[in-house]
Amino acid sequence: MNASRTARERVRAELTREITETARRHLATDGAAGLSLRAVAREMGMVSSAVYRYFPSRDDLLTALIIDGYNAIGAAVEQADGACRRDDHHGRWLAACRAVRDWALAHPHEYSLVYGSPVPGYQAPEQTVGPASRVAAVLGKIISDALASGVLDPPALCPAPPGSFASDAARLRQSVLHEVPDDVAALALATWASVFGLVSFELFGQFENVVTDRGGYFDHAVTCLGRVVGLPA
Amino acid sequence: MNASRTARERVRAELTREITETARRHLATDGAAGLSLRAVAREMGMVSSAVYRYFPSRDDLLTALIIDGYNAIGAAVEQADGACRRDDHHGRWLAACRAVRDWALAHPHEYSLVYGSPVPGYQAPEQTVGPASRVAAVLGKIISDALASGVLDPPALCPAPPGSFASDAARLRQSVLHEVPDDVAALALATWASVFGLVSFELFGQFENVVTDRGGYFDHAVTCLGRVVGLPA
DNA sequence: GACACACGAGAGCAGCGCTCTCATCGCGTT
DNA sequence: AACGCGATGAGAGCGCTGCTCTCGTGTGTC
Repeated sequence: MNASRTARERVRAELTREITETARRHLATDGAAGLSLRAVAREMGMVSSAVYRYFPSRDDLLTALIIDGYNAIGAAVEQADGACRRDDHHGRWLAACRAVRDWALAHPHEYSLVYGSPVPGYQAPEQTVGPASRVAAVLGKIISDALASGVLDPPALCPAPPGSFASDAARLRQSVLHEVPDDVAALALATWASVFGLVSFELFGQFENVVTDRGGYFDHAVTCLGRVVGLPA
Repeated sequence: MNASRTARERVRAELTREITETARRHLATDGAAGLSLRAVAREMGMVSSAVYRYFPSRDDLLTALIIDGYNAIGAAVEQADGACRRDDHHGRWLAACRAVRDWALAHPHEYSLVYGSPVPGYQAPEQTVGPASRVAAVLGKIISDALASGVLDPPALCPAPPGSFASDAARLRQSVLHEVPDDVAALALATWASVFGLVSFELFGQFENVVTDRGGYFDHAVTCLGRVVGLPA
């Protein structure tokens, strides 16, 4: 029967979900390297070897958590963007960037796992690319929406991007940066990296004894970054 | 005797240095979490407990490696900057940024240790702040040199930084950003974070399937970032 | 020469990821 | 309805880790 088969698979999915949830709680408190498969099993009343029926290795468990993390921050950014009026491009940009920062501050270990150093010996598998692009998609959409509305006004301050970037820009136009010309696409990409650079620097301690009002400074900095790609202030 | 005492301390310093060098080699191949104090001891023909005479814990060994890393990337950036004509501000900026990227690509695990996620449970101690500021000092010096030469020309595209940033800017002026006004200091800080955001994104795989010619794009992006703070292109 | 201290070796503890074997139990097939 | 396969969980065990403790030995000091 199909029903009974799904029933068995349902209990399996349930346990898999419970393992990842327990693991995420441990991740939140102890960090990625402190995540112990045995501790997760212990808390669930299982023996460690039983967990291996669900995740072939600790790295696979981490992969699941990475995908969760990408989806969580992606959802947070999408929701922040969605709460703004569609034509308030600066408001959307600021809200999306703030959502990145807020989520990172609320989930530092998950942020580290996702946007920090890759775990040693661990290579991000293909499955992560989809969820990974959700944040970038939101930021890109804001820019292309502004362009479509005719309010995107990038200041002319850079030389043209290198010719090697043309194919990259074309690829980006097919996904999130519709109609965006090469030079703006190059700036958008750099801005995207810059936002996460700001968040990472704050989270990883580089702004210690440098920036006092981190929230206020972040708002200012991302507003400037928005201006760089041409979003109205 | 003072000589014998220094002799004893010399052999201790020598062994300490040898341990950190062995550890750094292991770090380069296996990454931070794969760094095993026992493996280091084994390679040196010592027993693991002997290493604890020199480093009270694995984290202290990591701290030494972090300081080494900060100094290494700092020296690389200083040298790259020093090889340029003093009044070629754009050349210095590009060379310094390239040095950051080149060093990161050449020493990915050390870069991860220093600018990636902080190792779990590990809190960067005070000793790291000095070496940590070397790269920032070079970048800041280029900007303040350009200002002193009268060639710094920041485009007016941002609102004023928040009032809470004034004290931060004043502190920055006392160290590396001499005479730099608040708004430019805020931009310089964001630019600094952005450069590392670009490098981290490339190193940690976010540019996978996005940017093809990473070196060419990086040059373009940091040139734009230099323009944002007012460096001539 | 006597004392103190630094040092290295070794054993040992608890924890880890992971593998293997074995008993059990549910489900589909004959 | 009985059989049998496969999924599951328990348990033992391997080699590794960080770290602690004790015990000789050697070195430098008074």
